[in-house]
Amino acid sequence: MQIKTDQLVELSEVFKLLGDPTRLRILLTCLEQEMTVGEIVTASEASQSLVSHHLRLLRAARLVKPRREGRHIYYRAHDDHIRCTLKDMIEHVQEEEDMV
Amino acid sequence: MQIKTDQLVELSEVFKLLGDPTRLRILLTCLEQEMTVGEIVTASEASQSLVSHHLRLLRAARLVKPRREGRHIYYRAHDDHIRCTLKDMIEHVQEEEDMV
DNA sequence: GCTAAATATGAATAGTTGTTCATATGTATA
DNA sequence: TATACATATGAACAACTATTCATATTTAGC
Repeated sequence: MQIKTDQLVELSEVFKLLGDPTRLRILLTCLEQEMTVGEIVTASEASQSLVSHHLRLLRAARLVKPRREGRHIYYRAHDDHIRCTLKDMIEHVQEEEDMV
Repeated sequence: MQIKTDQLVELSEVFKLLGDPTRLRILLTCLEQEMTVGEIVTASEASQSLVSHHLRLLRAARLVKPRREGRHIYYRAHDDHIRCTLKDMIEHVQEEEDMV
C-alpha cells in the first residue's frame, strides 16, 4: 500500500477528528438529515458551546457543511462518501456485537 | 443512524488509533503482508521503541496481530475488514488528489 | 434601535498522548 | 552460559486536546 506522506497525514487528520466520541456522535447526528445546532445539542447531550467548537473542526475538515436559514444553521454530513463510509463501519461494529 | 453509546465509544477508539500519522503508517506498512518489527521500523522511519509502543496499542485494539518465528515477530493487519476499509479510504484520498 | 433567540468565539485548564531515553525480556547461536 | 540480536517496557516530559465558562456575534421580530 503506497501513499504519499501528505495524503497519509491528511487521512490521519480525518481519523483524529472521528476519534473523539462526542464529536463522532455530533457527526452521526447529522449524518443523514440536516439538523440545526440546537437539535444537535439536544441529541448529542453536549453543551451548546462544546457542540459549536466541534462543529467548527468538522466544518474545517469538510466533514460537515452548514446551511443558514434565518436564525438557524443546519448542518449535515458533507458528502456521500462520508455518509457511506461511516454507515459501513457502524454496520460492521453492530454485526460484531451479534457474534459475541 | 442509531448506535449504542458503547459501540460509538468503541468505534471512536479505533478512529483515534488511526488518527496518528506515525501509527497509521505503521499499520499501512503491514496492511497486506506480514512484516517483522525491524522491517516496520525501517519502513516507517520511526524509532524501534516508538514502533513497539504503537504496535502494542494496535495489537490491543485488534488492528494487527503478531506471529512469532524464532527471534522475529511478524505483524499483519488483523483481518480483511481492516484491510478493505483502509484500502478504500486510501483510494478515495488518492482520487480526490487527482481532482485538484 | 431594542430584545430575545441561535450560534460562535476566546481564554483557561485538567487530562491525555506521542515521543525519547534507558533498560529489560526473550530467543538463538557459539 | 555468554553474547548478540530482536522486541518490549517504564518513566519522564512537552505538546496537544476536550471541556467549561463567560462573552460576542448574527438574525428576526417588535
